[in-house]
Amino acid sequence: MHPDHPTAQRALEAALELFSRRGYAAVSMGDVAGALGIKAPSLYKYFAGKEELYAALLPLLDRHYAELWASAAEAQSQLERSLGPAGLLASGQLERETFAWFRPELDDPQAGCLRRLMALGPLGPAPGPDPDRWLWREPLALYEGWFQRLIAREVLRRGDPHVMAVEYLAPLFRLLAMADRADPDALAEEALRHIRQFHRIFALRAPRPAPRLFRR
Amino acid sequence: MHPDHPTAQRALEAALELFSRRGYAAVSMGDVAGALGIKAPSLYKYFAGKEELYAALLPLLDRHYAELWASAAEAQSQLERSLGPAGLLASGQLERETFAWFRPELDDPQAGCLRRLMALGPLGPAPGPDPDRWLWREPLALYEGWFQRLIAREVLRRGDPHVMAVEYLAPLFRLLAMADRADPDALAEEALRHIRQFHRIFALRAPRPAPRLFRR
DNA sequence: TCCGTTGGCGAATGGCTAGTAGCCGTTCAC
DNA sequence: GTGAACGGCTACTAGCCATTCGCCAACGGA
Repeated sequence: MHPDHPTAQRALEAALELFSRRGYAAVSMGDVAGALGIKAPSLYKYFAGKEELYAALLPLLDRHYAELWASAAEAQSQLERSLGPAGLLASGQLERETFAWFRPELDDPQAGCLRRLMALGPLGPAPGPDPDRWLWREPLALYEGWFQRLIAREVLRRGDPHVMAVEYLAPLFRLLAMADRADPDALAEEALRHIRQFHRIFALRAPRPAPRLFRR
Repeated sequence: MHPDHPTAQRALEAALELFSRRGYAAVSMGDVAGALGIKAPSLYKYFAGKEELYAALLPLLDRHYAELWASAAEAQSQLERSLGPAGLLASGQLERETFAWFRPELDDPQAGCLRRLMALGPLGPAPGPDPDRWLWREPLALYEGWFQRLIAREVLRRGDPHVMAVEYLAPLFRLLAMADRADPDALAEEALRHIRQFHRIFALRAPRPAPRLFRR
């Protein structure tokens, strides 16, 4: 009756949408109930109060982002394995790795709600999940380590892996933040331009044959 | 008595701080008044209502960002003039140009409030100023044009100026967004690492003397 | 000295909101 | 069949909030 009842699930979806769009304080229990076609008191059958309703959303955030970066890590090691012992990095490989998490995150409306809710940060009654962790520490550590390994294997050009990770991820996060106002395909297209430029800059190319000093 | 009275000014400062930190709906007129040491009814001597108080903050945002990007444009053309006809770009010059607007924006607490208020976006009663414009369209157009000119003058390496501008600005904006939770000097230090890496990648160096094929 | 203005106050009003209590039709296990 | 649990409702309370009103103390010019 409490947590997994279908009505409770629908209430969670509606609450996520409303809280993320208007903020905790500006959403009344009546608003949430109205989105389900019921009246406010009925919500109290499923949640002890407004704060509990909000609190029930927070684990969704942690779970979503934990899975997101797990999928990114998976795509990374898959790419790494496919490189072989002394591989070159193709632009399409880098794109495939990133789009493995970026494109679903860009298209999923629920992911957009979770992102907005995260961005609202400390506006709710509870502190909420840590944007610094999920949007920076975790993904930065992931990409920093990955770039470091790719540099060590001479797949990428030498550079500060931390700065590289920031410069790689920050433009992508900017596009995600625009996802509810812009065409996803246009955003994906711009992500592609960014990824390609990053590749052009940092990917090592096949060593040129040593120049012959004399022709023929 | 209405707009420029000292008490009205203090009310605007307090409202900016409170609205930006807790959001419009969660701040009461009593909260704002309390921050000035007066009671709620007195606020109505200066503002017709809560919405007018909020609305009075919006021009501050437009003005602040208009001045911000104007100062960036000024620093850019100053750097451009100092390059001379066929100049090389020193890392310190790029840093000086950027820090002309970045460092004040990083340190000024009022700028931080304005940034948070802008980030709250459409949570207030009025639509508010456009974050896409002030945080992306304006600065991107500025840096895009600048990079384009620097590429044309062979100061910067060839590349997509739009992507370059995004890759230059997005990491800086990330640091600004962290400004109320982190040490400003540490953030400035990281900005510096970013600027230096960007310079290392994109700045053209003096053409090396042609390699001699035989030593001595 | 006196009177208008300024800048504040407490009290009252009306609306909205979270949360409670109790009622009622439906379903379903027994 | 029937009774209990389910899932919804209406009605109600208490409290907060924006806003209004009328009052008052201080001040400053005539």
